[in-house]
Amino acid sequence: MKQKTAYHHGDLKEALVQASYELVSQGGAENFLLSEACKRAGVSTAAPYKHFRDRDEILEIIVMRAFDELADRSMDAVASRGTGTLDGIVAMGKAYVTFAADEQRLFRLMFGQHPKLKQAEPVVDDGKRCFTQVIEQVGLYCSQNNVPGDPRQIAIRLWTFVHGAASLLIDEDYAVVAPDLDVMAMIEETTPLMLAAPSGAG
Amino acid sequence: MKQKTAYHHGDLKEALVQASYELVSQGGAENFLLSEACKRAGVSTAAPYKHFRDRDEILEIIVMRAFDELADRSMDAVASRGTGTLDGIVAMGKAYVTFAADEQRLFRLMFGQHPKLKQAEPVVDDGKRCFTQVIEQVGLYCSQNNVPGDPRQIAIRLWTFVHGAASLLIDEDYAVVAPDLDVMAMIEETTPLMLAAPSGAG
DNA sequence: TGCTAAAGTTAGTCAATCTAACTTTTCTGT
DNA sequence: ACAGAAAAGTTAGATTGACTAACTTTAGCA
Repeated sequence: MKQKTAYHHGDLKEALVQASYELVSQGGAENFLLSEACKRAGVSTAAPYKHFRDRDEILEIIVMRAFDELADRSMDAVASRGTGTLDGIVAMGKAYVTFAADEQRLFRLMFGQHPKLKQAEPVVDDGKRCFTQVIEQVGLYCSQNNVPGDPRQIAIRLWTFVHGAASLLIDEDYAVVAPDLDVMAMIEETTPLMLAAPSGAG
Repeated sequence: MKQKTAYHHGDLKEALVQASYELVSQGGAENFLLSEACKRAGVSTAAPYKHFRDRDEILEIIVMRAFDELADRSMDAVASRGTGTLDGIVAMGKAYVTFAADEQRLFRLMFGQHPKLKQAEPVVDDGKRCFTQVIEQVGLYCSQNNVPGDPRQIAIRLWTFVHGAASLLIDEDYAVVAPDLDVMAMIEETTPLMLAAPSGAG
């Protein structure tokens, strides 16, 4: 860590990432202005290019931090309800939706289509790590409860359902046709159905 | 319809919408340049403002046309498999995913978060009309097969699952953790489970 | 036919990202 | 300790694309 002086910032890189994280979290990646992050960090708009390739590199870093946050929340959810239990798996699903609701803008950036972003290997790895948690928990549940299905298949189904719920919720598509929907109750009800389901799809 | 001359286009409004539809369909709304649509229609970049409020008004029109396309595909799917049948409902789900895959960019524009776009009433109405089809079919199925649940609740669950599948598929999130997944088979398997499920949430 | 409104045009403003060329500070090796 | 290189800033300007203002051409109608 460098010294802080009038001219040199000290740790501009981190300051820019933090300012950008906040801005994206609040206003979304589409509306994120790098120049605004510069203003907050108190530097010129040319300064970031000493630390980042371009605007997209900052977004990559933000996505990775957001995946870390999601992974943490998932782990906490499981930990508080019990490893390999139905309750724990339901809690993970709810944590996913809660994260999406709390961090709508980040969630969209993480799972939306941003080709350059997604090809970045560290981003892919972080995403995998998140999903691996789900497979593990489902695997434990299946073996402990003599469920015959392939945990991987079941995990994909659960993820699909929960991701759909998160997406429709934050994009306000439920609001149009089902404003009174209780999403958490729906997840609680639907999860056991999917855990019991036989697998077969390729 | 006006006459076509060297100076006046004839029906510039429609020409711009069509060019824009193609451009958005191919490159996505984020990358859509109004100036490119102007080039294709052979007019200056100032011309559109005689016909549209701004760039967003063109996007609104595009979304409505895309909903029409989706509604048509849904109806065709049901019609070919039988009204109120399990087969018909599965076909609707597959049609939804197929549409998303065929028209990824449009699908994202339709269901993503674009506050100005979504508040536009004609857009909301078109979306409702699409979902109403699903409720109708599920309602018919339930009454014909003595399924006790609330068709509306069940329809929401089906939509949630199918929408999650479509989103994860086109955003290439499945590709990262389950590149071998057969999405259509998954839908075929999962739909009956959800149709049989008791309702209670929301 | 001649007025008015519709539908174009050109020229120019305004942001925002990114680059080029320059300046200030920090680090390193002897 | 200090000279020179490298790191980390700066200002100024290129570029790009949406949108506006003021003007011009064409169409429709009494």
